[in-house]
Amino acid sequence: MDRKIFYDEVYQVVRLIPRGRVTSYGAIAAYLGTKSSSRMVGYAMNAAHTIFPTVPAHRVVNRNGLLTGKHHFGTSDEMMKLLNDEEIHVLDDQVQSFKTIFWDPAAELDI
DNA sequence: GAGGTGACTGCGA
DNA sequence: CTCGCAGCCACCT
Repeated sequence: MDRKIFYDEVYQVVRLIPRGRVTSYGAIAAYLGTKSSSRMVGYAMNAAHTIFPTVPAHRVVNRNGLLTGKHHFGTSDEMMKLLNDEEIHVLDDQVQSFKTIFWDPAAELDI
């Protein structure tokens, strides 16, 4: 059905995340109207590295700002490294000032 | 075809 | 405060 579109939507939203900002799987799911299926967002990210262009999946964390999917980047350091490169400070897999740099697509894109 | 798994979340105890 | 459980749905075995 529209499964592929859902994936594509997820990738598009993730690519729209401004540098130095992060969002959550649930926020993306809610933005796409499938807030109950936040797991699918994470699953879509699982295939993010197989598509082109690259999706900045490191800007997507769980609702607590925890890097739950860091291991899917190949190495756990990779995600932290990418985040640090964007001046996003991570301590013990926890994004610092997560609440401040949080980027809500539903609000920013105003849909 | 059926069962198990998971990069999540919200709510109840 | 922490811990457990149910709902969600695509993918893999």
